[in-house]
Amino acid sequence: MPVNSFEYYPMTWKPHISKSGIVPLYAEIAQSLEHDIRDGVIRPNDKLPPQRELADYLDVNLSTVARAFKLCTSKGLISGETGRGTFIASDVISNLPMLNESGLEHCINLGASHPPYKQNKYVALMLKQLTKKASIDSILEYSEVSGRLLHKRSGKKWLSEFGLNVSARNILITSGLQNSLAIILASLFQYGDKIATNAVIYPGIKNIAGNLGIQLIPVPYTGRTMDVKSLLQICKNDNIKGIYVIPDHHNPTTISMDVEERSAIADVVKKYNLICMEDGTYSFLSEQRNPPITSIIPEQSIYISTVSNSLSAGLRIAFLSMPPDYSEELINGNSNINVMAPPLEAEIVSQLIDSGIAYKIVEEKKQELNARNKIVEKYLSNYNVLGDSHSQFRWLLLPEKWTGKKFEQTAKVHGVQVFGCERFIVGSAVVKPAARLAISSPKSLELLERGLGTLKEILTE
Amino acid sequence: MPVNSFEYYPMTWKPHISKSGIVPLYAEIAQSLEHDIRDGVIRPNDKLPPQRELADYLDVNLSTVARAFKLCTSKGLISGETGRGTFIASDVISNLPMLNESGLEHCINLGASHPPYKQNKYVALMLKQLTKKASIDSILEYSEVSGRLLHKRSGKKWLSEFGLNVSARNILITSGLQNSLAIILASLFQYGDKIATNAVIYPGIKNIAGNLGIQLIPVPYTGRTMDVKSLLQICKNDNIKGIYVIPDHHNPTTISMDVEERSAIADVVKKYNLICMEDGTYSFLSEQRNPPITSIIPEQSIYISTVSNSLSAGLRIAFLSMPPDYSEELINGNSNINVMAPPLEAEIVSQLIDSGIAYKIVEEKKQELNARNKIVEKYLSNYNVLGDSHSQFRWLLLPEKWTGKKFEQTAKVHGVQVFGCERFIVGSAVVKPAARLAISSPKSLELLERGLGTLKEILTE
DNA sequence: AAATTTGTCTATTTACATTTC
DNA sequence: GGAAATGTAAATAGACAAATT
Repeated sequence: MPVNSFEYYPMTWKPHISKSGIVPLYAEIAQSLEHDIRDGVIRPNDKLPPQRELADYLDVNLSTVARAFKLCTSKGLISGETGRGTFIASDVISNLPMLNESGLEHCINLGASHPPYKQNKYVALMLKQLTKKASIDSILEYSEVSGRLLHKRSGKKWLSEFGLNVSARNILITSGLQNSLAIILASLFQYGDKIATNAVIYPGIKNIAGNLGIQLIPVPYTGRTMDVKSLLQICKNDNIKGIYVIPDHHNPTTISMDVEERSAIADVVKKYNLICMEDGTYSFLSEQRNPPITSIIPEQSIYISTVSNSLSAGLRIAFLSMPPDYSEELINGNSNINVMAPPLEAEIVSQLIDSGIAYKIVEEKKQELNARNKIVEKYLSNYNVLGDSHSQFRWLLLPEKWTGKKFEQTAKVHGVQVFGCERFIVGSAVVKPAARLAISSPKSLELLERGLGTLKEILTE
Repeated sequence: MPVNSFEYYPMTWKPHISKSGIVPLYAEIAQSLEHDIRDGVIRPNDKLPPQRELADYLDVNLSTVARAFKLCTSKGLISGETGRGTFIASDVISNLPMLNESGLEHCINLGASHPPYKQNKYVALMLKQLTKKASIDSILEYSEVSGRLLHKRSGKKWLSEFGLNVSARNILITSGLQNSLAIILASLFQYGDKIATNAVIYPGIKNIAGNLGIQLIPVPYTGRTMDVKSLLQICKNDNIKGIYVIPDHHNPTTISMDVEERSAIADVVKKYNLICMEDGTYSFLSEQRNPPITSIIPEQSIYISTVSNSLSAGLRIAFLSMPPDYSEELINGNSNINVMAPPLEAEIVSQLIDSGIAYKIVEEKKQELNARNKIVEKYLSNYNVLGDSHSQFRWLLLPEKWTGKKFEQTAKVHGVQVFGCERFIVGSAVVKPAARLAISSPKSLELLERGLGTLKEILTE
C-alpha cells in the first residue's frame, strides 16, 4: 500500500497513472514513461528508479513494472542492466534521420555524410550508352527475385575486389546498405532478439532495429575496436543472436580491424553460433585491404557491399553474399520488402563493373578525399582526429569539457552542421566526447575550409 | 498429472517435449508444433486440441500452452478463435514468394501476375530523352528523404487522376506497393498488432506481416466484398489497429467496392480509430472510378499508388498520400528501409506523368488486356470467372469438387501455372474453391489461348 | 568475499468474452 | 437461452544471475 512516507523519499522519476482500469496498468506506466522522456522531464542517461521501488510506490506487482519497461526497451527508449539499473537511452532525442537537412540550407554541411559527387558524370555517361542498346525494354520486366544472373556475375567480380569469393548463386542484389539491413533484420531476426554491435555505430541500424523491436547491445571498445572479452561475456549472458560489424573504416570512428581482431570476432561468431552482418560500405577506401570476416566464416556471415558511397549515391544497389543456410529466407525477405532491386540501377552498376569504369570512379573519389583530408590536417592537426588520408569522414575526439551534443549545438549556431557522438551511441553506453565530420559533404573545398576554420575557432575559444 | 487414460483418448495432435529444463517449456511446445506443421504431421485447417486439454496432457499450466501458441500465431502458423478453437493456417505450406518461377520455364504462366510489357518501349524512349539533359548528374545525388519536390508534384497530379487531392507536402515516394507496405507496417505498427483485411488477399501483405509478427485478421465476405457487420464485430472484440483494403479490382477476386461500401468502411475506420491502408494498384483498370476511401478520411488513411503495374514493372516507384499525423513516422520509415526511392526511376515516372505519356501507356495496357479478356470469354464462358474486360487477372470460381490447391496441382501437371485460392487465404478463413488466372502474364496471345484451353479441358474432364 | 541490489525470465493465477451446444 | 468450452489478456509469484557495495 502506498504510504505518505514516499513523498519524503523522492524518486528520480514518478509515473503518473490513473488506475482507471480502462488502460492496463503496464501500458499506463509505459505511456507515462514515454511521455516524460519525449517531454524532457527525464533526460538521456538518467537513471530510473529500480523496478521494485516503482512497483512498491505504485502498489503493483514487480512484473507489471517490468513489462512496462520491456515495452519501452523494445522501442529503444531505455535500456536496463541487471545489477546496475535502467537508464534512458542516450539518443532518444537526436534520433532523427540523418539525411533530413531541411532548415539547414545556410549551414555548411559536415553532418550527413555524402560521398563525392563529381564522378556521377561517368554514371550519367554509362546510362546514355545503355539507352542506345535495344535490350533496355526487357530490363524493365520482372526478373528473378534475387537479381538477374548477369548482374550477380558482376556482383561476384565486385565482391572479389574486397577479398570475397562467392558463387553468383549466393549473391543477392538489394537496394543499398540500409535496405539490406532492413531485409536481414526482418527476415532472419524476431522481435525481441538481440544484436551486438559497437558502442558507437552507424545510426541506420539503430533506427531499423528500433522499428522492428530488435535490441542492440553495445560492446565496449578498447580504444580501437570491439573488446573481444566483453563481447564474449555479453554473448554468454545475454542470449545474443547476431552481430553487426564494420571492419573497414568503421562508421563513425574510422577505425579498421587488423587481421587478429577479425579472426577473434569470427571465433566468437562460431562459438556462439551468431549471425554476422559485415558492412563493407567503406572498404573501398582502404589502401591495404584485410580479408573480410565473412571470408573466414562464410556459412555464418553476410557481407554487404553497397555501391552508394563507392560509385554513386543515386545507384540504390548493394550486393550481399548469402550463407546457403539463410539464402531462402533472405531471398524471401528481399521479395517482401522490395519485390526486386531497381533493375535499371542494377544494370548500370553491372556495366560499370564489367567495363572497369567502376574502379576508375573509386580511384577518383579517393583522390578527391585525399585533397579534402589535407585540409583537415591543415586546420585540425592540433587535435586528435581519427581517420586517414582517404577517409570520407573523420572522428574528432573532443577535449573533456565538451559533450558531442554541446559541440554540435555550438557549431550549428556558428553555421556548421556536425554530428555529435550521441547520435551514434547505442543504448546508454558511455563514450568519450567526439563528433563526426563528414568532410566530403560540402560542395566545394572552399566551403570545407570555412567549415573547418569555424570548428577550429570554436575549439580554441 | 498425466495418466495412462490419455493414451486411449487420442488427441488430434500431441506435442513431443522433453522437459529437459534446458529449453523453456513454452519454447519446446512451440518448436514441436512448428516442426509438425512443417513436416505435414498436421495439415492446413486442422483443428488443434484445446489449450486446456494440452496443458492437462503435458501437465503444465494453461498459460504455458497459451504462450507457445502465441509464438506460433505471430509467425502466422496458426490462428485461434475464442470459443471455437485453434487452427493451422491455410497457407503455411504455399507461403512462397510469388515471383519465384524457377522450375516453371516450361509452364504457361497464369500464376504470378505480370503487367503487359509491350509499353516498356515508351519508358525506354523517355529514358533516352532524359539522358540528353545535362541535369542527370544531380539526380544521382542524395535528396530529401520523402522525395524531390518536382517528383512529388507529379505524384500529386497522378493521384488526382484517382480522385485524390493531396498537397505535394503530404506525398511520400517509395519503391513500389510491397515496399510501401513494409514501410507502413514497420513504422506505424508494432509486433503483435492486428490488421483486418479480406479473407482472401494479396499475399505480399501476408508475407511482410509474418516477417514483422503482425497479425492479419480475416474479414468474411458477403459474396462481394468485406462484410461490414463482421468487420464491426471484429473491431469491437479484437483490438484491431489497422485495415488493409483494395477497393478497386481487388486482388485476387477482381471485385470493386461501390460508393456505399467505401463509406461504410470509412465509418468503421473513424469509429475505431484505425489506420487504413488503401491499395490503389489496380485502380487504373477501372472505367468508372469511385472516389477512394482515403478521400473521405484523409486524416486516417494512406493511399498507395504504385506505377509498377500501370506504367512499368521496372519502375520501382509508388506514391503515398500521408495523413499529417503519421507523416513523420512514415518519412522516417522510408529512410530506415530505403534511404530514398531510386531517383532515376522517380525522374522517369515524373516525366512520364508530366508529359502525358503515362496516360497513353495506361490506355494501351487496357487495350491489350481487353484483347486478352476476350479470349477468356471464348474459353471459359461456361464458368463463373470474376472480372471484366480490363482485368489483369481473373478469379475462376471452381466447381465444388475442386480445391484451389488440387486445381493448381492438376494444372501444373498439364503445363499451366495458376494460383489456387489457398495462396491468398488469411489464417484459417474458409472460402469457396477458386483460382487466380494472371491472363496478362503469358508472353503472347497464343500462349494464353493454349493455357486457357488446357484449363477448360481440365475442368470438363 | 559475502550480502544486497537489480533486471530478466518463466510459470502461475485470475478474470473475461465469445462461441458452441 | 443458459451452461460449458475455449482462447486471450493482465497481473502475480518465484527463481536466477549479474553487478554493486
